[in-house]
Amino acid sequence: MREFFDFLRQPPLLAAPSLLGCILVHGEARVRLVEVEAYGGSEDLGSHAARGVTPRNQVMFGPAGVSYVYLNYGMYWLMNVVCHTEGQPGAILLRAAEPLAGFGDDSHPQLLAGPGRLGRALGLGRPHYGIDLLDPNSLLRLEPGEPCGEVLATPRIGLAAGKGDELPWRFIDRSRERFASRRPAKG
DNA sequence: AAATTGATTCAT
DNA sequence: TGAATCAATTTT
Repeated sequence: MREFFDFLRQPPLLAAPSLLGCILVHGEARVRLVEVEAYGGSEDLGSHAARGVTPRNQVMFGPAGVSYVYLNYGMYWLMNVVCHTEGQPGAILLRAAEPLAGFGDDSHPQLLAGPGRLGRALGLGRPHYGIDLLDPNSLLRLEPGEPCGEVLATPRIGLAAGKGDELPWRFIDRSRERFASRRPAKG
């Protein structure tokens, strides 16, 4: 089962699209990943790991398949899946998902459309930092899903000019685009 | 377009 | 010890 996620040991650019269609489980909640972004190391100025290891980003330098959860803008817990090999930082930001089970009547297409919404709806927080997502016994874990179809690659959201804002490192499962976060402010 | 919100980080 | 930063959302 763990072998299924061997693709996470690749660089983030290769690992990220393979995560689309996989299932994220937290207790009773089950969601299918439909939108992710790849973040690299020192070569990626938009990455938390661009300036070396810190207490916050240290798990990005560790083994693949571990959760990297952090607080953004003082209110949103954002979740990443660590990828790449040990010592080579890499992470995949989970930006949107399709609710499958565990949300009762709150389940609607936009419930998990955006990394902040996803973290909030799943009840993520500091305790979820550094969890082995490939361990079937983990409360928070990944499970294989159906491979998704056509993948849409677009620029990442929220990065300043010159920090990799033009790189098409955001990947969306086109067949489930209605669950993805809305496009960057423009129209 | 602006307010919200607080941990992390970098500079004193 | 303090100011600037920030992978976002909601409300105007």
